[in-house]
Amino acid sequence: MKVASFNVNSIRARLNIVIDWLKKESPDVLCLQETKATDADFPVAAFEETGYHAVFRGEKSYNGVAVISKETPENIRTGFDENGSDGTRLIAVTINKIPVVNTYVPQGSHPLSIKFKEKLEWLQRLHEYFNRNFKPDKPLIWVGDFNVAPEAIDVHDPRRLLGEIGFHPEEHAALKKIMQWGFVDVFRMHQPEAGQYTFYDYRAKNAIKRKTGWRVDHIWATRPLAEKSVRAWIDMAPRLLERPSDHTPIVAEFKIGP
DNA sequence: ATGGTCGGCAACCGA
Repeated sequence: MKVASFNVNSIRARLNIVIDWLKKESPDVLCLQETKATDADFPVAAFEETGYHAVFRGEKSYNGVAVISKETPENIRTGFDENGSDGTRLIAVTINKIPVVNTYVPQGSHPLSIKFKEKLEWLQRLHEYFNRNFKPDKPLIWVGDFNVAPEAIDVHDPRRLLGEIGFHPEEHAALKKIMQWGFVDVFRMHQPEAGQYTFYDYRAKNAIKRKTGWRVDHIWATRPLAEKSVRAWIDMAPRLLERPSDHTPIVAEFKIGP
C-alpha cells in the first residue's frame, strides 16, 4: 500500500498537478491539506474520472482536508469528536482495514501570538484524540502537514531557526509527546540524511536552489505498521510543473494489502 | 539582506 501526503494550497489551483501526479505515481491513498474549497466546490469528478474515491471537508478560503483513495474509504469522520469540531483540519478514514488520520495542524503565526498557544493546544487535543480512539499496538497511519520540523536535520539553519514558528521547543515537546504515545516517523526511518524538505517558502528568492527548506509534512505510523514500511521519499517532481505549491508530496510504501 | 509571493476573493488574511 502506497500512502502519500500533499499540502496543495488550493485544490482548484493545483488540480492538474494533483491529477497528473496520481496518474504518474498511482498511490493507494493521497491525503491533501489546504484544499481551500467548500464541499460544494471540491472537484470530485476529476478524481472519480481518474479512478479514485474522494472524501473531503472544506470551507471558504482557508484550511480544508481530503482523502483520495483507490479503495472505498470506510468510517469517514471529520474533526476531533461527534460534533465534527475542527473538521476542516482533521479527516479520518479506514482503507484496506487500516485507519488513516489526515491533519492540517494550525500554522501558529508567531510564537508570541495567541495562535501559537492555540497550535500547542491543538496538538494536545490531537494527542488525546489518538489516545481515545486508537491503540499504539494496532495499525494506524497519521499523515499531513504537521507545521513542525521535528529535528535539527529537518531545517536548513537549525541554530538560527530555533524558537521560530515551526521549529520551536514547545512544538517539539508537543510532537514528541504524541510520538511517545506510539508513533514512528516512517520517512526518517528510511531516510537518515539531513536536508530533505517538503516545504520551501516561495517568498524567499531561489529557496529551492539555496536549499532553504523545512520538513514539516510527515508520514507517521504505529510500530506494527512502521515495521511493514519498505521505503519513503519526498517527490520534488511537481515543482517542475506549472503552478507549483510551496509544499511537495511525501510518500511511503507499506508491505500490506494490495 | 528583516523583504519577498501566492491563493482566495474582493480588502486584506493566512502561510
